[in-house]
Amino acid sequence: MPGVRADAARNRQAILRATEELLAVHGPEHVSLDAVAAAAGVGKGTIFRRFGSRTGLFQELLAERAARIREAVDGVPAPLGRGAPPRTRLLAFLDELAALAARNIALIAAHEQACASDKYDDPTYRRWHDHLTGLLGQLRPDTDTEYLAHVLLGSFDGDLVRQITAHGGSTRLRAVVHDLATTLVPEPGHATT
Amino acid sequence: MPGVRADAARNRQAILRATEELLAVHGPEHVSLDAVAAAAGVGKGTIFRRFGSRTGLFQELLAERAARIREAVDGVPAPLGRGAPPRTRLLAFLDELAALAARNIALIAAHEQACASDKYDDPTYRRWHDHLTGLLGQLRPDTDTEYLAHVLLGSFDGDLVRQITAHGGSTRLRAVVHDLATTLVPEPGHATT
DNA sequence: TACTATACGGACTGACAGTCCGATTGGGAA
DNA sequence: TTCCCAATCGGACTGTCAGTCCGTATAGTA
Repeated sequence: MPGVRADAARNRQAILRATEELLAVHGPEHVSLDAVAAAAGVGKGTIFRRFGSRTGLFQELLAERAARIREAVDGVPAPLGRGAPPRTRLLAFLDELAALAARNIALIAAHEQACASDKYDDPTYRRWHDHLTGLLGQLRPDTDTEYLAHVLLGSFDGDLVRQITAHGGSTRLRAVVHDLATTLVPEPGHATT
Repeated sequence: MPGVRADAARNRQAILRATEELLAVHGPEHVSLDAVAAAAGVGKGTIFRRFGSRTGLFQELLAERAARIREAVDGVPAPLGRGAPPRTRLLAFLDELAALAARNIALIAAHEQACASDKYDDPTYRRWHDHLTGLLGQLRPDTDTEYLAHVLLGSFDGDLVRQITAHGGSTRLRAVVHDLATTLVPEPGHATT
């Protein structure tokens, strides 16, 4: 990172950490940027200079948490990477997302609220949606893949994740997502070429 | 409605109509209660006395729009009522919801935003979810019907409806919901694997 | 007409996202 | 090591909005 001052980088991290901490302690609803600034030991202006807006802050936090999955998907190794067959990739990808969502309920909820009614403009969401649409195009070319991808991602809606994991934990969420996916994308041999 | 004063009833209607109008004109995001009060020719206090909160206002508006469907579902006549077989009822119900959603995108979006992170506490949503869960219990007793019902209702998320109807109108939404439903609930006779 | 429970309205409060600008400081140049 | 300034900081300030409060007005009744 040439040209990035040390204090800028330090504050950036402090803000992200503080946000995570406040999310964990208070509900996702009750994290104001004033509170984040105070907790990070930083002025409010700094948050806006770094992240642009409340929305930007939560988008970056989500992107950070999703980075590992992104790299695996962009790489080659199975089951997530380009080296695996589409159905395997799809199931593995959804499973990763389910685990991620279960682990980060508060962040998901806050992110959703912050992106309110622009959900589809979020870079991370778009990436996920594009990936799913691509895979579905290979597996179910007969359907409206764009729509199907949105519905599948709907499985990771904050409220839904909270509801499902409340009774059954992440295990139930992963199982239930897997069931849905296998219903929508039948085993190879039974259907599409 | 015994004991309800005439001015109270009149104002109630004025507020609901003003809200609809502002929703239609400005985006769902940009309807403040001050604006509603002004448009309805009413004090702000009156809105809160009648509806309790912003959330309550939009919940009642949605309930009003959904009343026709509710009555049909609670009644007997096919295809929505108890007189029809479950699969017919399910498909007809989802089709009605799709039509309703397409017709009321702005309201759906505003309602979602107002209920933010308490979506599942909304009486209308609960009613829909209970109904779907019941039908799915008859059709797919092998699955997590509660989850499946939420996913199906996810099809009427404001952003998704906007995205889908933007290219293809309500026709596309209805078709796509129908496809999804028939995939999840196979025709009788073919049964589950 | 008089009377009172009910409803009205809009000023007021508190919270919060986002802006602005004078004060501060990191880090390269001399 | 010292100097300097562009990059960065902080927090006071603004505008907006949901929700509250209470003095005033009125519908409906006797």
